[in-house]
Amino acid sequence: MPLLMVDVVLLTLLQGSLHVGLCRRTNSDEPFHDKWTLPGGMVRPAVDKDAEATARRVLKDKASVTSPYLEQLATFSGAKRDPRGWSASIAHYALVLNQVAPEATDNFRWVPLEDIRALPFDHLKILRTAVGRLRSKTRYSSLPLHLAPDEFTMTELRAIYEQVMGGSIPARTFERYILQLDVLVDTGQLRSSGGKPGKVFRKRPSAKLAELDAGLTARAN
Amino acid sequence: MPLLMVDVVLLTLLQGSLHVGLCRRTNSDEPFHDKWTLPGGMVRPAVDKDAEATARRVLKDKASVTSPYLEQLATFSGAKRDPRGWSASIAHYALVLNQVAPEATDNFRWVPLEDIRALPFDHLKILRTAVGRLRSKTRYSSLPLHLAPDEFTMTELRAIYEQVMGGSIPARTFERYILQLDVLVDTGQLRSSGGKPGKVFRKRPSAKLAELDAGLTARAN
DNA sequence: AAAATAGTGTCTTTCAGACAATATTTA
DNA sequence: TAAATATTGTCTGAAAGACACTATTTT
Repeated sequence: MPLLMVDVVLLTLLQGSLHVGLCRRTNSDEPFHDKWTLPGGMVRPAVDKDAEATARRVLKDKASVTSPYLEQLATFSGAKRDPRGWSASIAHYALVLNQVAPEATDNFRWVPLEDIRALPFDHLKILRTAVGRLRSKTRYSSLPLHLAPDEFTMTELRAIYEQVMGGSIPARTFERYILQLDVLVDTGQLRSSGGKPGKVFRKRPSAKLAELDAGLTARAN
Repeated sequence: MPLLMVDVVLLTLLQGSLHVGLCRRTNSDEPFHDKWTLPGGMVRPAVDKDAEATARRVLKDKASVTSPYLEQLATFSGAKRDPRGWSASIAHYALVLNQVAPEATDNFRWVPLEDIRALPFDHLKILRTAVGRLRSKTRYSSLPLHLAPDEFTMTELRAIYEQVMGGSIPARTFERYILQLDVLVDTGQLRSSGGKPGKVFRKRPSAKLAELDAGLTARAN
């Protein structure tokens, strides 16, 4: 019988750059014990309604993350990816706000994306696929909003997008793009960071966002 | 232990419209016996290198399809999708050329997409996801080329794209788009279908195509 | 010649990006 | 006031779609 598990690429923005949440494998975890890997775990049919539920359980147990943006990525399978035998991992990726992101503990920590050179199993491949997917979806959705705090200026939000995309974005282009998406609400406030103050925006209520997302999916997916 | 299986959405173009390949469940298949479903089967760790191998085996055994374009779609999982218990299906989709498409048999047949109202399990959901994915990828790749014969005119290829997208495409726009993708080779031949003959094109050799695809994936995926 | 189909020229609209100009803060 | 940052105006170029016009077949 093949092993069925879920691994999660947990991403957040810390100190202005993308970080991945990694867990230390405890002694009872046979292969790669004490190594840092993506949070993951076996599917437990008696406990988990479906694979997404497994992902949420894993995030809660291993990273204390409770309600992230969570989406299925792809399934990585084969005889060789895990020394324990033929396995399939239904990989997911999750985005959390840095204000909500958990502190580092003995068994959990955030690592800057660019510091990661290798990971056990095929986790590096999974990580790269997740970042690729995030960047791809960023072009036609408002995914990076899940990495943004409650309130932000246009410049701050643009900085988030730039981190996600790994490159600079012309301010004019970004402003036109994001406003036309109709996902922001102008709070009327202003906030300065050393020069002319910028308008403070807020995310549109999530109900409305989900609705927009659904429309997008229907068209783009 | 959860069941791990693979289901495949097998698509081709017949009589100018998209058709799905369905298999009749034999008597030994417990639930829904004698019903028509997507070709699928259990993962066999001793036989299959990975889930894609399972998909190829299933296609060969149940639909006599040998070398289709094949890609992973998503994994559908949960306690309720299969009456036999908690299961996960690593769904794939495949495209075959109608010249290569198998004949109908007692246990296999092609059904026009628009005739499908219901399917056992969650196969209708899987089918819809596959068609959505195909349409989405058609916008920025040359996927429908896998549904085209060796040689074709611009108009014929456009008709294929229109079937896939489910709507008409301006001829001028299509021609510019496909030529700029650089996936076609002009054979120098002409072929008439009742009026001015059109140039006959051929797909670029697959090595070159794979290269282009890789570039696309790196960017878009 | 007429009908049918293919291919080209070109205009308009749209949108991204460049960049200059203006506006409003803090130091 | 100078420096920093935010916002707006507007030009240019690329690409999509509309559409008319030309080209080359079959009947």
